[in-house]
Amino acid sequence: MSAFEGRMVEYPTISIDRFDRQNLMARAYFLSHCHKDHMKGLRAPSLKRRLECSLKVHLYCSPVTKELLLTNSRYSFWEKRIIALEIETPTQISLIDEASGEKEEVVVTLLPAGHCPGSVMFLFQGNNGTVLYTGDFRLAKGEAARMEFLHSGSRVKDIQSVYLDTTFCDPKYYQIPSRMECLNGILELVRSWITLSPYHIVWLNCKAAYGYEYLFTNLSEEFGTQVHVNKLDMFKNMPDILYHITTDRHTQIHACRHPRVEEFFRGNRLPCGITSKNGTPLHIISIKPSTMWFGERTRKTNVIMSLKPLCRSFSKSTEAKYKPLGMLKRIRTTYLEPEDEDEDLFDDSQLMPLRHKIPNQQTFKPPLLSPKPEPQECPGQLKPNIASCRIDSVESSLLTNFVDCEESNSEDEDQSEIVTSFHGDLNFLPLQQQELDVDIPEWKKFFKNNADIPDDGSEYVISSTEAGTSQSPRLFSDSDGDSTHISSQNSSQSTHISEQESQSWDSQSDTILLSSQERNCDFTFFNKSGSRVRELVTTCQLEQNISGPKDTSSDVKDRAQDVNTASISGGATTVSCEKDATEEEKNLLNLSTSVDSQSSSDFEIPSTPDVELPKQEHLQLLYAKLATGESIVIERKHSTSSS
DNA sequence: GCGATCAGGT
DNA sequence: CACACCTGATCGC
Repeated sequence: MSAFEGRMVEYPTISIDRFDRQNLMARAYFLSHCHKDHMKGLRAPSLKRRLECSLKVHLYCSPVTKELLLTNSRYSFWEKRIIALEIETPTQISLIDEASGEKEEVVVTLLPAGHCPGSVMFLFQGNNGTVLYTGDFRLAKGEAARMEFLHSGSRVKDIQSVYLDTTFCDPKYYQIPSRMECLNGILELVRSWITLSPYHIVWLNCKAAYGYEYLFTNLSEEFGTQVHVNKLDMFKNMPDILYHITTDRHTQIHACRHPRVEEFFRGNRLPCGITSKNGTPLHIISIKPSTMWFGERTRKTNVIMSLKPLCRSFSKSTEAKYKPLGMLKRIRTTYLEPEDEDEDLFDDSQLMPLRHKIPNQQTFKPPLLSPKPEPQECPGQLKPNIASCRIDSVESSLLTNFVDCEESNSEDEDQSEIVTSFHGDLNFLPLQQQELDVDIPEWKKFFKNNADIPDDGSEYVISSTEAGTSQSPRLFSDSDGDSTHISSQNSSQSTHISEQESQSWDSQSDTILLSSQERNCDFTFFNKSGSRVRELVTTCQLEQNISGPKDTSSDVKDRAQDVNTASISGGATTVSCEKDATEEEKNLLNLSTSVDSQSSSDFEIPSTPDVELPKQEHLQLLYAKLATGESIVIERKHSTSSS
C-alpha cells in the first residue's frame, strides 16, 4: 500500500488514489488506475454517504479506468459521479466547498502512465503551481520527452512538485529491461514451448488485476492463440483486448487463476481445471511476469543446499560454483552508455514511433459483441516501446541471476531470471533431482544474437508438470510490481543516495515528493524504518545521484529534470522459468546464445565502485554452461573476479 | 452480516 | 521484502 495519503501539499482539497480518513472531505477525487491498493476507501460506506450528501463531488479518471471500475458492481454507486477525462486534454475543474461556497479552479491533464489499462498520471495546474502526480507508471526511455503537456515550447514546464512513485528508484533495480525486450523474450520462450506439441501449454502467472493485457495481446497476435482468462467482461468495450482473450479453456496459453493454484499444479492441472487434452496429459510451463524480480537480492539463504544436488546432476564438480556465484552477486554492473549521458533528461533521441502490432493471424473470431475496428489502445500498456539495449547490461544481469541461485527465493534480472527461477524452484522441490538432468532448461534459445529481447519484464517460471517424464517442478515465483506512494515534506530519516548502498534505500519506497523549490539538492530518501518517511527531494539532485558521476560536471537543468526523473520507475515484467524438458525439448532449446540488451531507462545507475565488469565473452561462456548444466568455473580474467 | 485490521500466503 | 493481490481469523458495530 502506498505511503501516499491522498493529498498533495499544493492542492489539499483534492484526493488522489486514497479515499479514506481525511480524504472523506475532499472536494474532488482522482483515481490514477484500477489497482486495489490505489482504491482504498473507494467503496466504503462512509464515502458513499458523503457522496449522497455532497452532490458536487466527483471522481475523475480516464475513460478506461471508469469502464473497469464500473464493471465491478460494488462501485456502481459511483456511476453518476465519475467523470472520465480524455487523455492529454486539459480540463478545468472547480473545487467547491459546499459548506462555505468557496471555490478554487484547477486544470488537470491526464498523461498516459503505461502501468495498466487506463492508468494515468495527473498534471495539475492552478494558483498553487504546477504539480505532477505520477501514480504507478512505466515509461520507456524517451516517453516523457514525448509528452507535450510536460513541456512548454522547447522547455520542460516549471513543475513545482512531482509526486513520484519510487518503488523502483532503488539501486537494486539497476537494470530493468524494456518492455520490448521482455516481450520478445517471452514470445520466444512461448514459441519454443507451444510449438512442441498441442499438449505443451503456457500458463501466465499474473498477480495483479490489470496490467498484463499488453502481454496477452502480443502473444495472441504472434501465435494466433487467444489467452484464456477467468473473465473478460471488463473489456467488453475494448475490442483490442477482447479479441485476444477468451474464456474457452481449449487454448495453449492460459492466464486463468485460482486461489489454490499450487494444488492444481501438483496435479498437473491448470487453474481452470484442465489437465489433459484427448486424454494426453499436458506439459505446462508457467511464466510469471514480475518486475520486482529485477531487484538485487540480498538475502543469502540455504539455497545452496539445493543447488548442490542440482549441480551434481549436471556435472561432477559442484564446489567451484558457489564462490563465483557469491562474488558475482555483489557485482552491480551497470554500463553507462555514453550516448545516453545527455544531461538533458528529456531525451529525444529515442523517439521511436509507438509500435502497434498488426495481428498476423486473425483466425479466431471475437468472442463477444461486435468488434469495432478502431484500435482503441489502452494508454500505456498496449504500447510497446522500442528501446535499445546493450549487451553488456543484459549480461551483467545474467550474471546476477546466476548468482541469485544462492538465494532461496528466486528473483533475478532480465532473462537471466529464468535461470534463477529455475534454481529457486529446485530449492523448493529437492526431491526431484532425479529428474533434473532431464529438465535442464536451455535458456540460450531465448537470448538470441539479435537484439530483440523483450522489454516488459516478465519472468518466466517454467514449470512443467507433465506426463511422460516427471512431475517436476511447479512454479517458483517472485513478484513484481510497481507502486506508488506519496510523501510530504517532513522527513526525519534520510540517506544520501550517493552512498549507493542499497540499504540506504530500503524498501519502503513509495511516492516521493520532488520539489523543485528547494534547489539545495539534498537527496534524502525513504528509510528502512518502515515508516513512510516523506522526503523533500530536489530533482536536480536526484538526477545527479542516480545518474552517477557522469554528470557531476554538467550544469543541471533544474526543471527539465523534474519530470525526467519520473521515467525511472515503472512496472516491468520478468520471466522466470521452471520446467522439465524432454530430450526433444532440450534439443530444441539448445541454440546459440548471444545476448543483447538495451537500456531501458532514461538514465543509468552507476556501477558499484571497484567492481569489475564482466567481459562479454566470459559471460557468454558462462551462460552457455549454465544453460547446458555444465559445471561452472569462473576464471579470473580480471583481478577482481572470483575464481 | 459487514467492515476494518491483522496475519499469513502466492 | 518491495508488489498486488487473496484468504482467514478476530474484533467492533
